[in-house]
Amino acid sequence: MKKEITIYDIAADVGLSPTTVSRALSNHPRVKDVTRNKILHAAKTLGYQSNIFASSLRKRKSNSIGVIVPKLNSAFQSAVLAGMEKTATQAGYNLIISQSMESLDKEISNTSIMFNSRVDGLLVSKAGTTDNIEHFRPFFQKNIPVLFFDRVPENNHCTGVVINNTQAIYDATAHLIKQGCKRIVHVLGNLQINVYADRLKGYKYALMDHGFVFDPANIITNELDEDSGERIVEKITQMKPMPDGLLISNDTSAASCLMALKKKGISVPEDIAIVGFNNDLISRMVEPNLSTVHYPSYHMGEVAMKNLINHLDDEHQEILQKTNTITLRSGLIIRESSLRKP
Amino acid sequence: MKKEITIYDIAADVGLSPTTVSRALSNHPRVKDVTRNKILHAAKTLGYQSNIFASSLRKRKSNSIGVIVPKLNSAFQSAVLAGMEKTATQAGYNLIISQSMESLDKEISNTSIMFNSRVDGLLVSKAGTTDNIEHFRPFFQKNIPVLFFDRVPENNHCTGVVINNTQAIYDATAHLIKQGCKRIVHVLGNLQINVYADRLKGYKYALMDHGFVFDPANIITNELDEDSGERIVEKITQMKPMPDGLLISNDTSAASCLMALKKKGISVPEDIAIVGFNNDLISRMVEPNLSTVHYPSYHMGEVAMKNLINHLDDEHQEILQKTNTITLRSGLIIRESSLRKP
DNA sequence: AAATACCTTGAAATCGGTTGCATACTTCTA
DNA sequence: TAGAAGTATGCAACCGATTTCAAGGTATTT
Repeated sequence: MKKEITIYDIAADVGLSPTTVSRALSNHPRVKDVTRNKILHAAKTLGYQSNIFASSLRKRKSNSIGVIVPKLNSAFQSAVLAGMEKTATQAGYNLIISQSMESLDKEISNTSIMFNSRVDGLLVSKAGTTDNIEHFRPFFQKNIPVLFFDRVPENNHCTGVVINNTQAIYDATAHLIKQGCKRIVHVLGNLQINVYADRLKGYKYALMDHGFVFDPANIITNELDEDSGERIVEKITQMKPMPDGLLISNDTSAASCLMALKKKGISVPEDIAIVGFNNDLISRMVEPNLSTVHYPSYHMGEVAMKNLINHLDDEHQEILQKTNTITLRSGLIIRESSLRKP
Repeated sequence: MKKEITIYDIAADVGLSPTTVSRALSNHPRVKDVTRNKILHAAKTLGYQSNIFASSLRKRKSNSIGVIVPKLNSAFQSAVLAGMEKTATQAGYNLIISQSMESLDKEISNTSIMFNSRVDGLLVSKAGTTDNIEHFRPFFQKNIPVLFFDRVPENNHCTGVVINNTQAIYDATAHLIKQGCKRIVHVLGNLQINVYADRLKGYKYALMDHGFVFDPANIITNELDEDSGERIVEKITQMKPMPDGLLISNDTSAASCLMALKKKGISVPEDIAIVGFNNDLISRMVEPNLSTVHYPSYHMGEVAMKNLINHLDDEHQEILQKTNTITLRSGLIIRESSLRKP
């Protein structure tokens, strides 16, 4: 193993102390310009590479941010991560990413790994089964900022970046009602997750405000994956009378339903109007194009990261810490799948 | 700032030396069971957290793997990353992820950051404009394994994990010919990238083997994004005679073309047969379903990561280093978009 | 009982950068 | 020109875990 070049080698080379070399390399103002240049030059010549372990050890700072998502393999999450990466890199932070696979156990284990990796901050979108945030306690105790996005815990005293899910589905429901739908079925995921619980509220409120009665039979909770369409359509077709509106909590599932409906000869939007969620690529590619709710995923990544990093820079993090929720703008996008000609 | 608990505190607590504590905590066999338990218990009681900086500094090992992808925000990449994450986590490695945004400059900068972060190994899928691998030299010099996947450099002396792009497109082309296509247009991305260069070969070989003459006019290089369809179809419809087969190097673009064709009243597969690439979700959701080439993305992530980690564990890494290319199985999936009834 | 082998533990040096405090050297002011 | 104020540099003590070498202790063998 070749020997590493250290600041001591540089110091010896230029005839100065390691202290000065360290200062010069980290742009400390109290070093003469001539000296700094001499040191920088020597560093380059010798092929010096700073040892972040030593630096982190001394500074007690890793310069990296941890991110825990339920699943990497999703259009939404990868857009969020793209936004996070951009922002983190700009600010000089590394991104350590892991996925909880929707499992609380794995989330706990990931959290612990992140903690031991001494990330300077943590960004989390909860796993579906996570019903408490005990496992983040080590972070809270050490005052390491934890920020949630999209899926945030219930009684949180951490900042969360979200959209207004209630409003989004309220609008979508109202839209379907305006299109003449009388029996609207809402398909969503695990109701332990705030995202879906909030949407359910929006659905109920909208019904109420428009003089409809909420019927629990019109709620379907389901995996919202690629194969969910068959299962959902199966249920729907057995309802009597059959629903004429479908509000599905993600576009993949909505597209899947669309296919299953077509296969059964049920036409969209005439027999059933459909609204999806997320404004994924797929919503623009299926036929008819899916009405959906625009979710600012990339932007959410940027905002969450920027906010976390501000917490780090700011001395008064406790103050920011106790702030609230950042709500991003989302919005209903109306396309053919829910548009009935008058 | 509360004081950190160190192995010295534990040592003092149980009346042993830091050496023994260190050994006990890292499961060194030469510690009596009784002693080990006493130490483990004390560690838990005191709330000890190992300091990886100190550990990494001493061991010269970060226990993390760097990954550089062109874009995080892609169905293919996120599947690859999911596979990598799973494998890395299982093996006890962290994942540091960054994106080059298809820019050589950013790839260089990311590489340098990864190097300074002292990742134990690096996984890279090249940016489109990357035409040399000079910037990885620091890794080569320090004998830190670098492994490429999907997009690998030309004259590489690193292991690469790929699929047989030539064969894949050969098969797709042969399939279209068998379906009666006479004028097949091939749409692909930047030909500097091995992936597309290889596919072009496959296309040419297949034409040749079936008695067709290759015509450069039938090659379209294009961004393969969501909006590419309009542009591509525009070009196609101006060709005389119009092509009757379309081979598009990713499903997003293929789906986009499909939509644009429909809008023009050109029917698929009757007027033009289409084959996409990747077997993305979208290929199964558009109408008609897209024929495509299955790309084992998740699996590629697993294999690439597993291989890299093996390099790390193995003492004889130079030997492995000089091995070759790992080719994963891909395969043509025939669906309606290219299936002409006899 | 003495010699040998094995098991368990410890002292001290190391990994390399940072920083509080001290000192030497300039420059400016009265 | 003495003294004050400011600037540039250095000393040495960290930050904590790991590891080499050595030593003390126990068990086994002859």
